[in-house]
Amino acid sequence: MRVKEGNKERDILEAAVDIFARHGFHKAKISQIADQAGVATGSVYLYFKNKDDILIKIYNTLWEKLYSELIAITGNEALSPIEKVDAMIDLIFDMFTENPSVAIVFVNEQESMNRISGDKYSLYYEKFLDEGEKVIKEGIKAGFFNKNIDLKIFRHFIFGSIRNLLHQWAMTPSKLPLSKIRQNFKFLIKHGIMK
Amino acid sequence: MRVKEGNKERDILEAAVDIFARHGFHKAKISQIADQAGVATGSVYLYFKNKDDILIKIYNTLWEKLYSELIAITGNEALSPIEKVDAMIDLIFDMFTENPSVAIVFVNEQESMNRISGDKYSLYYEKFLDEGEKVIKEGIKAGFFNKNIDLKIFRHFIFGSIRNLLHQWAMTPSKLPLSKIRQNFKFLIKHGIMK
Amino acid sequence: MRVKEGNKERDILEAAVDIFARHGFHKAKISQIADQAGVATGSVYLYFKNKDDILIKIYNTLWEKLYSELIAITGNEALSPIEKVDAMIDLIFDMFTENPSVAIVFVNEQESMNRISGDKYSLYYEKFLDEGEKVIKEGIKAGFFNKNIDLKIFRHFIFGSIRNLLHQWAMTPSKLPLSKIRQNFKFLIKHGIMK
Amino acid sequence: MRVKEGNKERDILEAAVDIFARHGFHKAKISQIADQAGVATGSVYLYFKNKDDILIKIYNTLWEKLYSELIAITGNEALSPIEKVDAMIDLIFDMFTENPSVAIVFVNEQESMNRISGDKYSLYYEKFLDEGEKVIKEGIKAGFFNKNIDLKIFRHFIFGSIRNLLHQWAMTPSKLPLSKIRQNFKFLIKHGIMK
DNA sequence: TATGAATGAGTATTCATTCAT
DNA sequence: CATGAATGAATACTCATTCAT
Repeated sequence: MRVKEGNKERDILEAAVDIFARHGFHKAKISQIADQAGVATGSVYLYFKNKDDILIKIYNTLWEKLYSELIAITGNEALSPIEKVDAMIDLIFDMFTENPSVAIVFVNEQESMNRISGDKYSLYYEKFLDEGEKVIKEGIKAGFFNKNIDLKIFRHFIFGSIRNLLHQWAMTPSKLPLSKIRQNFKFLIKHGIMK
Repeated sequence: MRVKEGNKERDILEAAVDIFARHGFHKAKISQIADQAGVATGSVYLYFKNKDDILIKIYNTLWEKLYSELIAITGNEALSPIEKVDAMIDLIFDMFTENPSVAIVFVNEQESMNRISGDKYSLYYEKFLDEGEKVIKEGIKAGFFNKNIDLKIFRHFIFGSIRNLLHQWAMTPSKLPLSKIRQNFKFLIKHGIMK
Repeated sequence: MRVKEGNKERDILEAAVDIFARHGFHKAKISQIADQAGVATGSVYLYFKNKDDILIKIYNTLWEKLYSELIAITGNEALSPIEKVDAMIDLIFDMFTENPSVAIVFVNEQESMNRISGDKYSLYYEKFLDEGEKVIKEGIKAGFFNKNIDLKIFRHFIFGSIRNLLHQWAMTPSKLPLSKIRQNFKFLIKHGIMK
Repeated sequence: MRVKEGNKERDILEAAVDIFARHGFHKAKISQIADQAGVATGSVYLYFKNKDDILIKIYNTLWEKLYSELIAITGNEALSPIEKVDAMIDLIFDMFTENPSVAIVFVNEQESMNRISGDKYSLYYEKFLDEGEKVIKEGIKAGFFNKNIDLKIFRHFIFGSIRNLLHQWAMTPSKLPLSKIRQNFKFLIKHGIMK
């Protein structure tokens, strides 16, 4: 029999990330993705149930990777809560620095994902957020962070701001250097605007 | 000259906001909007160049209103920069409290807007942001706010977080009371998470 | 507004009958039907819900016409049951003689119809069969026909044979003259093969 | 030489009859047939040229069997023409009673067969019909049957009726007991409806 | 202005068939 | 003989937009 050569699933996924980033999920054509992945159109459907499924797998892959790196951080007892928050932010910024196309898909197709999977896209995304919450909770308990902060609200606060900043950066990377964004972001999260 | 009885343009706009909020821009059908507005399908094209144009006008209307209210605040010399920031935040929260459908369109169709109009959707949106920036700049000069803050970055920071929080609220208004979101939001913007 | 000119629904129906007869329902393409009907592809969907719906309407139209002509015969008290059976057979033979394409669709796409509408394709088809049954029942009561005949079985017996004969004729009209088929058919129905 | 253990061709054929009967020829998938037959998809093409070929072989097998049994009847000089007709009818009814799936394929996929193979599907089908014709011809010569009957027409008459009756029975076997259908059928063929 | 019938471009998905092993 | 991964052609249906009235 004809045996699987290479890793077609990964090829398709990579092509899809690129095409989705450049043209958006809606305008992306399966045939175009297949072309770029070097497979036949029909082969896409050997690895993915449908177009939606491709986007879902992109998100899953992303958050699984982020989550696995996150627990390495949160499990590190040598770090203070403040250092953990710093490391978490770095984690996200690094991920998207290394994969700008993934960043673009992440920020742009949020709404597509919501429509596809009813607003909880990924097990690992949820786990990531939960793990992040734990860090804040610890920090509050340890007296580093303000106890008035509602964790659910903070979660959406931080993710909204980070997503929007990465969006702006991904659109025109030259205008806003990521290092400056990262530094300002960390400062604002920690201290807000007031002196 | 015959005076128009109703205001069809406004009727269409209102119908569009409602339909966009309920079904999303992509799935919304012109014929459905026309129906709900009580006009013929073709008539939509007497008032709007195309479907995109409807969304653009929704954003313009929104930001024009917000901008006009903003300058009333920023022009009020009795207010301190801190009070002005508070008032700005209230302005946005109040607007979306009063028009939840507009809020939903605003948060969900950001990406549609980006694709439609490059990435600056509205003159008044820009003016709103610029005016907001001025407030922060004043506050820095007057020594209220931290001088290390990059204004462009702060702009995206605050808008990302506010949009995401409103999104979550719009999805399930019962879970997160807007008053609590507003209070936490103001606190985080001003002081961050650290004690 | 642009006003309906001609009768597009009828044009499409006629084109569909022709295309279905020549290529079969499955291989027929909507665009081809639209072409031949002189309308745009999309216009087909103004008049028909989908491809299946076209076939359904062909059957409905056929049987509605046949039924309305049948009741004229069955209601005629001057005719004996034997004459009525003769007239019924003539009715069907005449209909298909005048519309050979309809005959071909009727005989060939029976199975398509079954799959589409769960084996009862048309109100009027049922009514036609019921009315036909009444004639036989009368004939039995009046002592013309054999009382051992099961009406449901006879119904399928006669329709199967007539359909198959028309099929053969429609395929190669030259080989079997319809007049001869009709004459033999009437004889067999009435007397069977035995002397 | 390695002797084949099972008989894959027969396995595939049996699986195909079942699948065709349950889902229809068009909707039947080769992969599904292969699955049920316990072979790989590609192996189907070692035994059959293509999907059509499977249906053709089903018909051939059916009619070859029927033909071989028919000549045993027609060659039996102890039987009168009337008894031979009775036996022929029994032959068909028995075959389909024993193989309801084959019956369903036979009645439902007639049109598929026509499109596939012109309109003469099987050598043995033709031979069967020819042999049947001979019986009628003998019967006419011997004075049992009416001499006005056109043999070609009778052939299509009887096959149409028998196919339709079996179709109805196959759809809802409980409604019409086959024994009653068989009895009525024989009567109608022999004597028609008139007393 | 207003209408709404008409248009026709655009695309995800299936599945019979092939072929490298 | 056997496999099953890979292929890629083929098509119904939607809906933003137009235009004859």
